Amino acid sequence: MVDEGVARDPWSGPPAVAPAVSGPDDARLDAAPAETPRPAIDIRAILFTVADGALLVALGRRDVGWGLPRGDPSPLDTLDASARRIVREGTGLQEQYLEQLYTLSVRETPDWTIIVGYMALVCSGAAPPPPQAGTWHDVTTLPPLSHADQMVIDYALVRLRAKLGYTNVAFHLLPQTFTLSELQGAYETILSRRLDKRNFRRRVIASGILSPTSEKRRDGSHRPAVLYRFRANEDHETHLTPPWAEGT
Amino acid sequence: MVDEGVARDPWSGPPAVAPAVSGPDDARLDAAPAETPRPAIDIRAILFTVADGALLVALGRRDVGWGLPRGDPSPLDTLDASARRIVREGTGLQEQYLEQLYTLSVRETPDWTIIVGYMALVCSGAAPPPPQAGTWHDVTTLPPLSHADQMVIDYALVRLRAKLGYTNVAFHLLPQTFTLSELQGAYETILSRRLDKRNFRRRVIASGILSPTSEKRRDGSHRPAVLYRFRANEDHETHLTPPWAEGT
DNA sequence: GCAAAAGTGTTGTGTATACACCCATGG
DNA sequence: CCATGGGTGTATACACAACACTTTTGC
Repeated sequence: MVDEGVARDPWSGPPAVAPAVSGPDDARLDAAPAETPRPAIDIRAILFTVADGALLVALGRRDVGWGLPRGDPSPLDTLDASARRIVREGTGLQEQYLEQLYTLSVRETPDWTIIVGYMALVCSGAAPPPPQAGTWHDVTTLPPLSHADQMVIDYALVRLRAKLGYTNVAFHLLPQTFTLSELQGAYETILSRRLDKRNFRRRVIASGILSPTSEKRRDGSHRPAVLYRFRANEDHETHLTPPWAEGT
Repeated sequence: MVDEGVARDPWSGPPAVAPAVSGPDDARLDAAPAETPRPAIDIRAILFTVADGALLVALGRRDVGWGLPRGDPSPLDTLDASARRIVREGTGLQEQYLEQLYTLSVRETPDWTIIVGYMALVCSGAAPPPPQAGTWHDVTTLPPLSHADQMVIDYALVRLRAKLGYTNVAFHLLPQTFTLSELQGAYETILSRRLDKRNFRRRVIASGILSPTSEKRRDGSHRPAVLYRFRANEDHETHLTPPWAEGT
């Protein structure tokens, strides 16, 4: 374990300020040996979408190979807002759903970096136009990525799959109106296993989060499917997302 | 929404480095107006324990009022390791369980700070010696706290209560051996509602995570209770905690 | 009329809940 | 012998999984 010369009294007042920015009123740290520099903060976002049976991830070209969209947080915004901006800038896509994943400390470049991972979902309707300067990659056949990017993706997959079970996240991957088969297809794609049609429909109807529209989709030589809409009411994502709106 | 003058290309290579530390090879940002300084990083830990029917939180005296234990991350450690160190330094307690909660960006002091929230559990046996320079506070009657501290606590409570349902976290709040009534008491304290004794015992026994010891606890004029031990085997915390060990 | 996807019910099995009494001990 | 908490079983409701056929349409 590292020596604790850099530690600050855990019960002390406002956090100490690193030398580059610290004012002169910061007496506690004068004697600290080789004062710790502040790390860089890096928001990384993983964007998921589904398209014809595949779960896709947005990756952009990097100096070497590929990588997740990333960017710096803005001091005036919440982290969530910064993440939203990064998604928008990096992909031109308006995400439907955004969730903070995990924060980790890495040294992948010579510099010390704190990475805040975010997961975003965009609906498959908006997906076909691939993100500017980037491309959609099938999550099952990703190019080699940095260790940190890989960790963010692995974790996002675990979280996304788990959340399918007890939330309605999947709706954020679909366009405004959709058929029940499309919804089931999204579930099956993400979980990579087949689901029973009748049980699936019963559950999702019983949950009451869908309202049927009067329209139908006729897209082949078969019976047309009723289009449903997601009842935007209260989107019980609650579980893992903080109950408060992040803010200052 | 903030203007995007400070933004960096989300598809670019390694993260840009703030001026204080940046090398000369960082051409992309030369023209950026009023380059953003790096925020301070602040780890905040909420420590829970249970003692005679109350859920307690460790708070320390601060310049004004009370606050959660806090500290800087160390560049050489994972965030988890830094959080562990902060808990240890601030309270003298060896936590049994540590979990990252959420990261947020605040401006509670004039400085811009990124707060990484952690939750730690310590067993009620170790609790009575109150943390050095701090005190245990009943979670239902906390003193006024900073907005950020309050958010961390609120979120930790939600997470802790939710996790009681599908993990074994509660065991980390109890000493090595304990009676089923003590375990049930911990659940009831955290959830603040009564549970059915028979159903509780059936569930917890059926789950197979307890092994009875040969000892009994006789602590009153009534039948002695069998002491159980937590089978440390595989502690299925899995769900929300990243499957990877955080690292560089 | 046939291919192709939409739509629809029942049954069994396991899991969670509600509920009340006897047991062992110390004083 | 009595007060105190430890310990036990059953009946019911509900959630979930397995399973196959009819309907509507385009060609």
